[in-house]
Amino acid sequence: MNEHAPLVLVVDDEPAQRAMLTYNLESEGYRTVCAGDGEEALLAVSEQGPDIILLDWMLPRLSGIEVCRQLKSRNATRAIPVIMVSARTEEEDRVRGLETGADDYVVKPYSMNELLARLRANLRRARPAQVGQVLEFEGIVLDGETHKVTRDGKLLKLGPTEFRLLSTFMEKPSRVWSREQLLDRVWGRDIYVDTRTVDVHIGRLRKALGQHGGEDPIRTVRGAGYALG
Amino acid sequence: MNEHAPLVLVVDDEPAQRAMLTYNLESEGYRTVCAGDGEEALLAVSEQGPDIILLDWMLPRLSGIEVCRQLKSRNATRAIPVIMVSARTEEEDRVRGLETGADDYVVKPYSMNELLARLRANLRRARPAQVGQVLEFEGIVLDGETHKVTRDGKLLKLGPTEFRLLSTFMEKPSRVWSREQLLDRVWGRDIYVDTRTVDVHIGRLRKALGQHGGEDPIRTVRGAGYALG
DNA sequence: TGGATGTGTCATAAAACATTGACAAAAACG
DNA sequence: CGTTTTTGTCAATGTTTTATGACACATCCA
Repeated sequence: MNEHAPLVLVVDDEPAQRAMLTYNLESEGYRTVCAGDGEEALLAVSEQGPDIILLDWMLPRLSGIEVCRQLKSRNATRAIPVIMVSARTEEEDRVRGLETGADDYVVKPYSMNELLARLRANLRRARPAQVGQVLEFEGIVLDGETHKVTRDGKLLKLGPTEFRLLSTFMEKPSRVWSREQLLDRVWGRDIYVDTRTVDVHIGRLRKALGQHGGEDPIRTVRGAGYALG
Repeated sequence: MNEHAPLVLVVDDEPAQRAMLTYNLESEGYRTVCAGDGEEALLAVSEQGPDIILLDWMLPRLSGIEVCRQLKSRNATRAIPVIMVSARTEEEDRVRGLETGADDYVVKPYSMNELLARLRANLRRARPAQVGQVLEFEGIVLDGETHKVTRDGKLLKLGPTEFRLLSTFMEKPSRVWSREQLLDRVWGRDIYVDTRTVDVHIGRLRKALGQHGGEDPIRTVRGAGYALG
C-alpha cells in the first residue's frame, strides 16, 4: 500500500457497511481507518488525521451531524473534507447537512462509482498537507508526516494555519494563489472570513520563515494574490 | 446593483423556475441572465460571459448534459463553473453529471439556502479566471499561472496593468488593438478613463520590456492603435 | 481550571500604482 | 515647408492595495 495514499476515515455503525466501504476503498488504492460511533470518530480524527471523512448521518452516542459540527468548529480539523452519508432523501436533511459545514452529501443507496467520484472531487479540492510527503523549496523543507518545517537545516516554529498555508504554496511553488483560493484550501469551504485575514497570516508566515534570517520567499502579486518564489 | 457582482446564467425551460431563481439570486446581490434551452444557453455564454452557470438537466433541443460537455470541451469556457440541477435522484445520473465535467450537482427539490451555499463555494474556488497558459513571442514569455514575464530568460518587473496589457497583445501577436479595445479588455467594460491613459501605459510597458535591453516589440499604428510585432 | 498559544478584525501606515494635464516630439498632409 | 494632428514622456496628484501592530476572543493542553 502506498504510504502517500489518502487516508479515508469511514464512520458507520454497521460493521457490514464499514467492511464494504473499506474493501472498496482499499481496492481503489486508498488507506482507510474506521469508527463505529461519533466519539470514536472524533478520536480517530485527532489521532490519525485523515485526509477525508465519510460520515454516516445516524450514529449511536453522537450523531453524524453533531460530529460534523464539532469538526468544523475547530481550526485544526476544519479543512478536512466531510462527506455526509444518509438514507434520508428529504431535502431538509441535505440542507442541515450542508449547513453544519459538510462539504458534500450522498444519499443511500448510492453506487460505489458515485461515492468514488465525490471522494476524488473533494480530495482534489482540499489537500494541502499531503500526508507523509516531504516538500522542498529553496532550502525550506516541509514534512507532512511530522509537521516539522526547517529552513537551511534550522527548525522553524509555525502555527497550524501558517503550516497549511505554507504547504499549499509548496505544493506548487511559484504558482500564484488568490486570496479566495487560499481561503478555500487553507481555511475550508463555507467559512466566512474576511479576505484580508489572509494578508495577516501571510505576514505571520513571513515572519516565521524569517526567524533565522534569509530572504522572504513569498512574492506578493498585486491584484492577484501570493506565490512562493 | 453592483457592477462587479457575479453574473449567474440560469438555464431552465420552465419560466416559473427561472423567475424564482432570478428573483432569489438578485435579492442576494447577484446579476442574472437567463436561457430557456441549450442553444440559447451556449449563445448566452459566449455573449455575456457569465461567472457561473446553473444548468437544468432536462432541456429542449440540447440537453443540459450536452451543453455542459460542450462548455467543458472548449478552452474559452472550460473555467466557468457549472452547477447541474436535476429532478432525478438516480445515482447514475449524478455520476454522469459529474463526469461530464460539472463542478457540482444539486437535486430537486433543493432549498435556496443549499443552492446559494454551493454557488458561493464554486464561485470562490474558480474566481480569478486562471489562464494557466504560457504565451510566447520573440523571446518574451508570459506565464499566466505564476504571473511571471521573462525576456530572453531575464525576469521582467511589471505592474498589474502592464501585465494585462501585455497578455492581451500576446494572445494574438501582430493584431492591432485600438485604444478603445484595449480599454475594454485591460481596464474592463464601462470604465471611464481617458484614452490617453493607454498611451501612458504603453509607454510604461515599453520601458518595462526594455529594462534589460532589446528592441521595442510594440508597434505604433498611427490612427489605429498598437500591436505587438 | 488557567496560562499559553493561536486566530480574526480593525485602524492606521506605507507602498505601489493609476490618472491626468502639460508640453515636447514626431508624423501626416496640404 | 508650415500647419495640424497624433503620440511620447514627465511630474504632480489621487486612489487602491497591501503591511503591520494592537487587541479581543477562542482554543488547546497540562
